[in-house]
Amino acid sequence: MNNLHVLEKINIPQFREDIISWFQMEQRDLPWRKDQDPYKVWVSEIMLQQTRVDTVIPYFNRFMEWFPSLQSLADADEEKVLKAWEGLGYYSRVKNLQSAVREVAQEYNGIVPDTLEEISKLKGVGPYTAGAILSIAYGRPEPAVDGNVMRVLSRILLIEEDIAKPKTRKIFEEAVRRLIDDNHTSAFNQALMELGAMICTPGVPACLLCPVRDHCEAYAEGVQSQLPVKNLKKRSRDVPIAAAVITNSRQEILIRKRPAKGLLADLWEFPNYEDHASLTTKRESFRQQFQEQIHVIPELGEHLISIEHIFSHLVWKMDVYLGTAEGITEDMLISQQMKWVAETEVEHYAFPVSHQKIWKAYLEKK
DNA sequence: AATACGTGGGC
DNA sequence: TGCCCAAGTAT
Repeated sequence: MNNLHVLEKINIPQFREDIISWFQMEQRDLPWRKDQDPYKVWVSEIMLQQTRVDTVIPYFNRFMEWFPSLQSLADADEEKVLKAWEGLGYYSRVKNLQSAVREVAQEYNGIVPDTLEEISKLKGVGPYTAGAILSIAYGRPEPAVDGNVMRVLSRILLIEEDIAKPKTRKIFEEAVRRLIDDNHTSAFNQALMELGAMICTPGVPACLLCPVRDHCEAYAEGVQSQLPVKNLKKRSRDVPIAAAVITNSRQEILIRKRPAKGLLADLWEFPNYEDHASLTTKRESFRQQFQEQIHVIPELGEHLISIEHIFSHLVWKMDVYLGTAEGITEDMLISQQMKWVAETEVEHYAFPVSHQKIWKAYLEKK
């Protein structure tokens, strides 16, 4: 509504030409920009959610080696898919992706749907991803509003709504609908994002290099560094964890599969439990706690390492010990979703980064 | 609407 | 060190 009054001032055809020609000249050479294969666009967009380009590149390349086609991903072993995502974070993304890819293989004959209604039904495909795939792979004039687009347009159009609020995205979608070049939807949407990544950055943007500086209301008023407005209030809580690398007489390592839902779903880890005891008490009660909570009674060895791992919403403060255990029955392993694996096999399982640190410490200790 | 959901990099 | 950020989605 009133938020978009600046739109009236914009010379829209000129704006389109300026930002699109800049993009065509300056865009980065990225592996998912080699063609418009909807499958590749899809995978890249999922990987790029809340994740930097530089981080994604090696993951994307390896993913395409392992799963070169939509059908190959649909057919792939779930453990291998999770391993391909190991270290990328937000692991539900890849579980949803494979689930959705299987849906496409089955219900759409392997063709990624090209309508907003159908593509939006796929797991893990929200408003942004739907618009990105439709505009980049299919040339549909749909907005693809991510954090970059909100930052760029908040400045150009002097929009002061809090971009942390869910409903704010709709304002920007409306702006894009009015601005988008119907004949160059892919370049236009990507140009908005590329500009946000390369020029119109958070903090102090590089306005002197900006191809659409002359269209920018925030620049005209000198308030670009104060936009976008974003009010976040999230505090993380500390979670004390006691963990152990437990071996048996055959030098095998005890690992456990995490639950299918929630934090780090379906990843593997070393046995551990939440422990609020003090550090000194902890070591003494460790054996009993393990028996009660993991149903394993290890002989406690020395302290291996202390690790602090920071998530976006909580902090694990882990104390890791060495331990040995014998006589664990098959029933116990199954009920606890645990298994013994040879040292050389550990690397074949997908672990969260926090537990990769444990394994690294264990190997260095030996 | 507010919160859960990962990780690594920049300053 | 600590806080913010990065091509969001599900509930």
